[in-house]
Amino acid sequence: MELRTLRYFVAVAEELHFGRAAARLHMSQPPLSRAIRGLEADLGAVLLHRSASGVSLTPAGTALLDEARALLGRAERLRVRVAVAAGASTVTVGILGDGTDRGATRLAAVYRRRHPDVEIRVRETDLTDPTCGLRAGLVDVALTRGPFDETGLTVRELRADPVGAVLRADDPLARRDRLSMADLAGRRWFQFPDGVDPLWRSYWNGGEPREGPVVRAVQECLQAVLWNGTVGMAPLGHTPPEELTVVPLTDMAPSRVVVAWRTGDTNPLVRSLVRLAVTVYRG
Amino acid sequence: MELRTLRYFVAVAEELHFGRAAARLHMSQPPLSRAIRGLEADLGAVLLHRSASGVSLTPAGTALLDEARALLGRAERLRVRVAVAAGASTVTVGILGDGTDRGATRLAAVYRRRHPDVEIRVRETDLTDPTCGLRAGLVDVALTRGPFDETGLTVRELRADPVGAVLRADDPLARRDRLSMADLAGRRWFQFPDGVDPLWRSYWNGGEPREGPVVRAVQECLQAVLWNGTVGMAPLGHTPPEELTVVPLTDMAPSRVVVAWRTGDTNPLVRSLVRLAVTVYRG
DNA sequence: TGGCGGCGATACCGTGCGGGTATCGTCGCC
DNA sequence: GGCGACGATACCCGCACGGTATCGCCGCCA
Repeated sequence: MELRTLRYFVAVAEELHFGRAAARLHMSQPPLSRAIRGLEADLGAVLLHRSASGVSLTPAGTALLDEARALLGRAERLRVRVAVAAGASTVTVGILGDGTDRGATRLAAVYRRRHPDVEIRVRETDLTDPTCGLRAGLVDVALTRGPFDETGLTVRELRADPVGAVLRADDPLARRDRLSMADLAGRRWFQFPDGVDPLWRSYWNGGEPREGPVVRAVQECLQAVLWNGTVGMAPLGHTPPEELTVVPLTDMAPSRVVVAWRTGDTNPLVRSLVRLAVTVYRG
Repeated sequence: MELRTLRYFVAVAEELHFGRAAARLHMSQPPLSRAIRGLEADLGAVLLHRSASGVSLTPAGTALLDEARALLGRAERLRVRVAVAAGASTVTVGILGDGTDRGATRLAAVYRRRHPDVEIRVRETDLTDPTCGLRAGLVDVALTRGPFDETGLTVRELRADPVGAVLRADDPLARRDRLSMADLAGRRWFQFPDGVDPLWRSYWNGGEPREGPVVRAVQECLQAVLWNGTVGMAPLGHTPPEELTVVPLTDMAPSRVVVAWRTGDTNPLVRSLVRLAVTVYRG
């Protein structure tokens, strides 16, 4: 029994489905099945009922789920305690000021309560740098959106938001309940300044170069649409101002909400924050 | 970071010596060094100061020792909880009635306090079966003495007691402060009955066949010496009755106090009891 | 001061285990 | 009865963990 095995079990017990649990663990299903069987042998108890109608927990499995969660939580706290004792006691989180995500503040609150001796700083950035200054070292963890150039960074997906076209309410297309990119051909789009991440620019342009006003932040995007009659894309799920509408786009890949950090960053505070992010966004 | 790694660290941190820690972990020193270095890299903190004058803990190491002990304790409890939830809630301990060992009762008390929902039964046996009925399944764990035939069993040493010759106080040899086997040549020794473990018989005979009265328990041994003028061996460390003396024997291997269980026994209660035994006897 | 011994680090090697892909067995369910 | 979903099994590969041999460094003592 190792911590890794327990993480496996928790995933299976929460998903009640080997395939989904394997996907969540970024591995394939057979080794996961084996690992759980091994755990059962090790503990000398049947943890799961496997039937055609699905997977369910035995009493022993229920007990283990409870205990394993507690143990893994303590293991995480251990990492942070050691890091604090070693002197590294602050971590800086970058959040993208896209106005759609309330998860970041919840995460910060949960982290503060769990690790009171760690100072957590939050730095909000505008839309011109989806990495929130991660590469430059301005932040240690970025809660942001894809897509962007990921070289040197490690990225974990937290959520995927479908995107829609942002239109003036009086736009002829604004009454449609969905649109495709073809409907928007030839329209002006708001632009990010030169020099920002090409993947990011291209995505929010709908995949092709466009003409339009340059913007740096959410409010500017909205103003650009209002004043100039341009269009743009935004994740669904937040309510736009009254004069604007967001119409779902059927043929655009969803925008991924991700947590990112520098690949190889050894700071355990970073890792613990990332893990907490994943669980907070999942639950 | 895995539980195994943390066990390694605890061993090193307690011994403050890589070689001794490796011995305690039944492994060689180089992989242990590597594992600790890996742990330091993983946690991003220096845990130990290595100098020619020895190994010492850094603040981070101190914090980790504390947290790791707690975590490993919880892991052990987890195993027991799961076993109990799975229905296996009693464990039987055999103790050898040799009258010298108070550790067994202390162990049972500690175990009961730590795992109140486990019923622990104690079964004391006489000197004719050093395995306390382990092979026959009468007990799950034996707290006993070596040497005995270990096939099918796994044995872990807890302590090693030097042995002495048991003599009547008026015996000419009783005034000596140490003896060798040669001094006792030709003397009658108390005997264990036919059929008991040959290794065990031979050891307590001092390695060669002897004549003498047959005994089955400690009191019978003592009476045999008192009444018949025979001699025998006993571990040092307990005070004999007034009329008897125990004189250290210089050329006999010490008697090992051991904990034993059936090899491959999957009962986690057994494993947890064994681990607790090792720590209780060490501390 | 130079030889020696103790001890942790390093180099190198082999094996077992944890990961992968391909496929099977066995249920429900149209 | 065929099919699809899903967990189990078979088989393979690479790496990490454990081993032995040796080094480097420091302290100690003659």
